[in-house]
Amino acid sequence: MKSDTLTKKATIKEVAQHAGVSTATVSRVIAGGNNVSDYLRDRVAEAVKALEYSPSQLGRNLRSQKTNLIGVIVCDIENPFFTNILRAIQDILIRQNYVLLTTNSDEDIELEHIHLKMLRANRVSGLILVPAASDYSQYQSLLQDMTVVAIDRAPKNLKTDTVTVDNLLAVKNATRYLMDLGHRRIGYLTGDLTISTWRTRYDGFLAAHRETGREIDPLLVQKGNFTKPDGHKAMAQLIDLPDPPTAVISGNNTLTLGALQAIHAHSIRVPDELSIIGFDDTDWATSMQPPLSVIAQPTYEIGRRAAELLLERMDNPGLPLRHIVLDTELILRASTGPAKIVRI
Amino acid sequence: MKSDTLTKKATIKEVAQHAGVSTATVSRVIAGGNNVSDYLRDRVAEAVKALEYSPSQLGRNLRSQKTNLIGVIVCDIENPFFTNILRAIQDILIRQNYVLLTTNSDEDIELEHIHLKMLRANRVSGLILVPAASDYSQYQSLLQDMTVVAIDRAPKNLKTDTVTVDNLLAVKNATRYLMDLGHRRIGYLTGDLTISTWRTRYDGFLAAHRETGREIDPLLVQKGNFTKPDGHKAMAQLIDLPDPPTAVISGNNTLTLGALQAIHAHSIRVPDELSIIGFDDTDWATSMQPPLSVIAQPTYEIGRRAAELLLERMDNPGLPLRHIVLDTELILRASTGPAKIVRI
DNA sequence: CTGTTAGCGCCTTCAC
DNA sequence: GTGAAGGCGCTAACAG
Repeated sequence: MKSDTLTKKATIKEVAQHAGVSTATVSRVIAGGNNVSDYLRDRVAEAVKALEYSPSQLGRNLRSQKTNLIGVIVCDIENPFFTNILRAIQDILIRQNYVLLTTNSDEDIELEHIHLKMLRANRVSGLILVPAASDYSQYQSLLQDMTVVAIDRAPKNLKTDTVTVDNLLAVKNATRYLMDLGHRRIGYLTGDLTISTWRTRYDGFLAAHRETGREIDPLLVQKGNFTKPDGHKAMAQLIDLPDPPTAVISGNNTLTLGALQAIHAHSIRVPDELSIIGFDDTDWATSMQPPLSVIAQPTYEIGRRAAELLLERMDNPGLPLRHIVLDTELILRASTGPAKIVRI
Repeated sequence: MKSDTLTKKATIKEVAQHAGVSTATVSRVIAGGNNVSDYLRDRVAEAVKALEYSPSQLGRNLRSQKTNLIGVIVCDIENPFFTNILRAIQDILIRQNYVLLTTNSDEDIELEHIHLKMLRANRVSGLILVPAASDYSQYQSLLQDMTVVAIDRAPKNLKTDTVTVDNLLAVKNATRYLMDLGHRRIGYLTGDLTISTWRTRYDGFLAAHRETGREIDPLLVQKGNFTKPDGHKAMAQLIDLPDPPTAVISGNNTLTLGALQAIHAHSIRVPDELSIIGFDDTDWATSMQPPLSVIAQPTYEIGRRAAELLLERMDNPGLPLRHIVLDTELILRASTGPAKIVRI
């Protein structure tokens, strides 16, 4: 049944035979060492070419007791926030000859667990993880012999290097900006508050009110899930309020898309009737009418730093834990009206 | 320097010793065969648990001369079209214990070549490829001993199973829909016409004009690259025309975002002054004001079918080549105004 | 400078 | 029903 032209990949042994040398010599040539005579080096090079030899990472990995595999678990591979991070991670690691085993946990703890075990079985040298669980005490033994960098979130009992963003300050500043614009009733859209990122962002919202001595009308805070339909529903509820908000902050880009649906469906004029600040400076933020003011996260930088932390720790496991917190940026566009005050 | 609590992963040998049996017996128990006495089975199970043993895929892969690795090369990991496909591929393959080696070619032929070689070195069992090159005659030998399924595009000299979409019909129907609406000057935004997908879509645009006996004003066709800024520039050019189009079709979702920027920047009213049909039913299409009419591709289905084709061929290399062409759907929303005629 | 040897973790004959 | 042995592809240690 097999195609009879199917050529098996050449092995080091075949190359050695073809060149009339030992496998050790081939290995040395491949390694680029200068401990081989020019004559043999040439012969080996020829054989490599003739046989289209490419060393098997399998053999190498087994032999060296480490792999060129890096696992990446994201919680939503369709979210542009994570794909930009993914690109950065790959940009860095591919240069070091690492290959990415990417998996999507879909925010599902059990799926994450399965992926964790699969990556472990594949003996990945390192793991960059967007934690789906909010407590990792159960996973200690699974993770203890892996080099892990957590990004975006900092769950309990996950003792790893982390790269996150100053979410509290981000939302606090955004909220205060809206307050300075004169808004007294500011809506807030959030996902599950047991996940650290959501929690911290919401804390920023609280902090802005606390600092300015204002009360939060609980009706203005929509806590729910984090899909687009959730955002739509949440925003619709705010709009239907007897005393609706004049501004709203959305806790992530997916909720923002849902919220915009509701806003348009109700023919609310932005920013005249409602100002809106979204999270993440996605591709589409500037293609909206009006263009969307957003809290921008340094996505590429998050991925880059995570990859670097990982490389460093794989190199030197004794390093103390490092927790990198990057700054966000409040990008003001027309969805919050003309900028009145520039906060520092 | 190493953490002294670092526990190495247990090997089959250690499990065998712990249980007082041979490695063969452990292997048999792991394989779930019923050729082991209950007594020994239990002992092995205990040892596995005690040592937290998880068989090394490395050893398995080397021994079995095949891996549980599937390569995926996409040309833009940040494009939602591809990430939805990616999700589908993973959903299917993870169930069969395969793991995905995902890489991003960034539409760069040389990068694609590098990734191809890396995946080959890692002895992936199969490859799902969004081809970046338009001709694969150079790559024959690299690919000949790999099981490959190409998706989205069908470049020259790539003799593999393919999963594509009926792009010609898609754009032809969309164009004719606009014609039926009364539009006489229809703009078209496209990327590099040497890539089969772009070419075929454009052919659909041509076909609609040919079939209806109309000429195309070359000024209305913007050929360029495929980034968002490209879309912006292209659309701006159309708008600045002495006799601008009253409708426009955008060849992919990235161009659409750029086009919308230009449309808003020039305060063009959609659909009153300009109708627009985008490509791909992305998340944001329904969050626009007005919601965007689009040519929707069955993204998840593309990924699913590709994964299935791959599994089938890995199982049975002798299968004849299969070329799956899926249908698109013209989804009418407000950006093309009220639907006047429903085409079949 | 070069070859021989051993072994990484696993599974699969082959004996018993 | 069980164990011993060999070998998948590779490289490092050791001889020469």
